[in-house]
Amino acid sequence: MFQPPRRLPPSRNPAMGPSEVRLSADSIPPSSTVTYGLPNKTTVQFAPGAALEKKASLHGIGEDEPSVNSPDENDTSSNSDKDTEKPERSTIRKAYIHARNMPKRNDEELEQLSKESKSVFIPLFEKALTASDAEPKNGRLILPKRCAEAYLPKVTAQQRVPIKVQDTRGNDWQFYYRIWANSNGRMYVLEGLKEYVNMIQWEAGDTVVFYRREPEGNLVIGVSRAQAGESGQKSSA
DNA sequence: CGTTTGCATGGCTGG
DNA sequence: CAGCCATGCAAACGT
Repeated sequence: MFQPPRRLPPSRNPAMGPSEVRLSADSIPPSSTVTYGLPNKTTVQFAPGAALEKKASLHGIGEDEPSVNSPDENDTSSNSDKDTEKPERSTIRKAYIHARNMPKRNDEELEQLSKESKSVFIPLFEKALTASDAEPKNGRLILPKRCAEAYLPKVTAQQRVPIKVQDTRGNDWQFYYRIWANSNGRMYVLEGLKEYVNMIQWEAGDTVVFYRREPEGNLVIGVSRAQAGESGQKSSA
């Protein structure tokens, strides 16, 4: 029922392949390829240290970041009354990523992939996995609000936006991004991770990191195992 | 009956 | 005090 992960060609695919995914969903206007994060391709090599220093501008959502959202997708106004979206879509989007979600891990697999390919991977954000996130049975990942709003496409409460995500091993996955209506706002969820979780076997306390691959603009997911001294919850008995 | 999906509640943190 | 987010649960489905 679910397509198995496909190995990507060892090299690059600069041009959109036949089955290339444009993270755009049916709701996202084909105006342009949806890009995750920065619009201007900063030539940021995968340098954990360097990235850390200039993370502020790297994730510069506070700059002129149009984010991944469509120019001004506001079809949500249909029935979302409590949609407290900020009207500042053409201006500065003050979506500051919480320090906790600032990418700071080093991913060996990603480095490997980075070397083998000609792509550049820009760390976007990370999150320490909770028990719920890690649970393979759930196959869903709760995304920090600001991260989701900053780097993922705009989605309404009724939509399930298919998101093509590549893992650090070169596999392609089809995830789904959606919002859970909540009494006190909403929650951002990435679904369809079951297979991925089964394969990667992450645990609560591990950290999942999202990157943007350039120049393709694809989302890349990686996992950093929890280490001693990490501040995170682990369910290890 | 086992799973899956979506939601509501409560704890906790930040402002 | 407001809001984010972790988790538990019930309805809806599938086998």
